[in-house]
Amino acid sequence: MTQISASSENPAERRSKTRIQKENETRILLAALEVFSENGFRGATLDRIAATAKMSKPNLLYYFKNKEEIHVALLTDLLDVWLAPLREISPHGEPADEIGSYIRRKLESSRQFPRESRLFANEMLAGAPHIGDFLQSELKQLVDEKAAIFQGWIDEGRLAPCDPRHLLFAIWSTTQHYADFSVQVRHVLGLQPGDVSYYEEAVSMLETLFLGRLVPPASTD
Amino acid sequence: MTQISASSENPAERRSKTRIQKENETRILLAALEVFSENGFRGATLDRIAATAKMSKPNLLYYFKNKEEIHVALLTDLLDVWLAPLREISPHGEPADEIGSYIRRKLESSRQFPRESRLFANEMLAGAPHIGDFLQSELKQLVDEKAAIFQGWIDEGRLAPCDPRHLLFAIWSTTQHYADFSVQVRHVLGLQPGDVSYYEEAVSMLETLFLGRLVPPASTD
DNA sequence: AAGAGATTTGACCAAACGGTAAAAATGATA
DNA sequence: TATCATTTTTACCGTTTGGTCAAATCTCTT
Repeated sequence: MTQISASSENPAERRSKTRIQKENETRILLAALEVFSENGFRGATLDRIAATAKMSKPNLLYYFKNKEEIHVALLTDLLDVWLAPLREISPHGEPADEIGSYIRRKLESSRQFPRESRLFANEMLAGAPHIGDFLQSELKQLVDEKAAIFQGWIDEGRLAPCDPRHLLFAIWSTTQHYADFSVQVRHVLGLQPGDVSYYEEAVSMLETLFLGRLVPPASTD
Repeated sequence: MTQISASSENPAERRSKTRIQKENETRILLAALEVFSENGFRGATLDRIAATAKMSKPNLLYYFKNKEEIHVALLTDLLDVWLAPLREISPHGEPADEIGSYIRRKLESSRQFPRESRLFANEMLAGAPHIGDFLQSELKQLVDEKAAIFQGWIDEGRLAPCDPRHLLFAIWSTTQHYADFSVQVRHVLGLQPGDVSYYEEAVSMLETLFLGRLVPPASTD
């Protein structure tokens, strides 16, 4: 009798994953992240991903049925990483604390996951063909929610009057810039390719910028 | 990949250009801007550029000898546009005026040339293979020069203490974000594809952010 | 109107591309 | 160790890609 296995054709979707399966999927996704984040979806090739993963192309396609499936897998993982820092913003904290720690979380995310950030940036530049729905629904909803918190603080005079959603844009852009444009940052600062020492200066700059006086002096009533 | 340089084989570089030549080069560069800015260098294809320019591929290659030459032509034009707003910063004006008008110039540039901005962003994400030299020499030099102006203002107490070069990074990222991530901006704000009405809110936000209190109240002595 | 030069096109090429089929090799298990 | 499922490889396919070539057409000048 033949063993009944999970319905899907792809080994990645069987009941339980083999050791080899887990290892290889990790290797592939890591290699794909490298290639997609540098060249975008269209600019990436399966040959390059396979070469980076030190694996033959057919073997790679044994684990993911096509190029797009790899890309989708990466983006799916990415979106959680992307949203996590935003989710943590609480209406109960002090505006300066909440915004300050959000900036630090985003900067830390940029430093730890620069390729993920560039993958996201590439998807945006291409017009978000794969995650347009996510932007319109999940992200928009979360932004509206957090913007309401900011608006509350503004109404209470604890935050300078501004458009909360544009404040978020400003935080996103300044923090992600250090991952997405790291080449430019390094060249302008005269640093070596691998050097990411500028992140400390970045924290300082962004705290000055966003907290220096954007948030009025705390009034403990 | 080769850095920007001028070569000498195609009709584009003969003594004087024909009417047809000028027209077609413009058409090609416009089409190429569209395609390169969306998909990056590797993701763009000559077929798509030719189709967008409503021209046969061999005809396109009659004007530019290969894919790279088109890309280089675009980048060369771009760099002037990119630097122009920065060049205008003067040591003689008031910090608030200079920074404020720089932000407005950069935002205006984002609104007028979003594809150029995305072209630049794509080149950065790919690791700046074509304009690495520019970043290290011309841009770095100009940044150092303008950073010195900022530092002067800081020393005089006319600008909050901060790293001037990171202040520039913050201005670049926030302003370019509206071109590079316009899809995200529109989706989050719930706007239609073509709508760029958010630029007015952007000016307001960024002036609040950078001038609200980053620059101390003017002391007219 | 004719000739010369500029422009355009269709036919083509080799390499790279995304992907498939089937056999061979390996691993797990009894 | 025999067996069976899993994994890997070899050989391949059709399409797309960057680019060439020579012939055909068009444009401008005289």
